[in-house]
Amino acid sequence: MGIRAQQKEKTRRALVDAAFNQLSAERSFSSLSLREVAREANIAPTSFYRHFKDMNELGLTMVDEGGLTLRQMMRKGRQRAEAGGSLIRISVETFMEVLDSNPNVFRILLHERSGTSAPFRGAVAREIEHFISELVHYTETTTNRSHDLARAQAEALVTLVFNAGAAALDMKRADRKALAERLVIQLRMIAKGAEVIQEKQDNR
Amino acid sequence: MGIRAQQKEKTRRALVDAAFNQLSAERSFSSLSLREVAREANIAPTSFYRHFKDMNELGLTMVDEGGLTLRQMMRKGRQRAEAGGSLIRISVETFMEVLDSNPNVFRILLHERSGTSAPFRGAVAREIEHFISELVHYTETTTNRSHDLARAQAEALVTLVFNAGAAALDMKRADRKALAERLVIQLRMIAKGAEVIQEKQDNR
DNA sequence: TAGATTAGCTTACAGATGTACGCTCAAATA
DNA sequence: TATTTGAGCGTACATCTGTAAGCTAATCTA
Repeated sequence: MGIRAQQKEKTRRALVDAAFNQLSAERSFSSLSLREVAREANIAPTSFYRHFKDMNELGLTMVDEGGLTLRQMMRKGRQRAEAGGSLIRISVETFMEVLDSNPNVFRILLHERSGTSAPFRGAVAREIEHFISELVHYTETTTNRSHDLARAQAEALVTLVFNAGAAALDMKRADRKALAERLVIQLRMIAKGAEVIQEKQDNR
Repeated sequence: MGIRAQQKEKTRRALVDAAFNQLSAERSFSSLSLREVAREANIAPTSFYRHFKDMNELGLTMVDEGGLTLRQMMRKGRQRAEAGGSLIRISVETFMEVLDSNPNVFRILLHERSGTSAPFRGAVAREIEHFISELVHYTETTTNRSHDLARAQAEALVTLVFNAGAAALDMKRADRKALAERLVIQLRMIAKGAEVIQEKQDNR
């Protein structure tokens, strides 16, 4: 890569990082201005346009990066789970760890999931869908769940996990621990309940 | 009430209504400006201050109204359920109906629940807490659930319902129907699962 | 009825925002 | 080496924002 392209990439990264760094419980992506981001990245406001068409494009880039983090998390969780132990517990622990080390990546996903920009919502929904369909596949191959039931189950699981994630984001470590415990119980409820419902359907 | 107070109340309502009317899938409360709201309410921007200290105060007022709507909904659901039928199904149906007739009331609740203003998040959390603790009470008196389990169960139920509500807000009628069906199944999973877990704990 | 109160208005201002335009100068290319 | 390209900059502008100050006229109070 030429010197020029290298420098450009560096500035682009600076912009993305600047935006991520400005996210917090009190600051959502949609509340950031182009000028603020440029300021934080130490470039002139107008130079922003050399890298992104507008703030929206920056945001979608960030959502994509968030998706990547999510998928890496899934892989990590799967690996750990293969080593044995409670799948649910291990998944929750992994999720909470990743959440802890990438809070702002989650912030943009969790916030824009219910945000006001349709493209954003779509992008986040797509990332979460990966999660769900992996889970559906896993459930179908390891249990006798019907497809529809597996889907309902997976959606419920993912909903609870992400919701807990949103709540955990701004909690102290101790509260987070309690939250994770309750989440494990709730996930077990769903798993058990789905099992019972499946059995009932089979015996009819 | 004097003429003066009457007129004042009317203008105040106009402001609140103006704000509600400007909410949509593309427009969150936090993206509204004081001037926009005043314009929609047909008053001068500076007259806004005769009624609210700032936009935040208006927003909290709206959340409170939303909470009221929610509680009315609960009451309505309970009445219907007493007439017999599946409690879960009736609750979901009631919820969806209220959602349909007050979309913007829900928008502000669902959006600010994960918004960037702590006071807002707190206010919404308090409203949802009403929901949960009513459900905990109900569960404890009609089943043999332990308190902790009843709480975990109620939280999971409420989480799924609100999440489905957020998804339903911008769906067509047909999709909404399918969503409601799946939600019913998911809620049953939790109810069944909680029951099984309770039994397991009792036999130990 | 005389005086006090106040909802709503107009005017005004400082600050922030997105972005158009044109320049510079280092890097890429021929 | 001579020419082209393009990342980053500074200046500029129209637009929007929240809100301060002070006026008016209708209502309330004594």
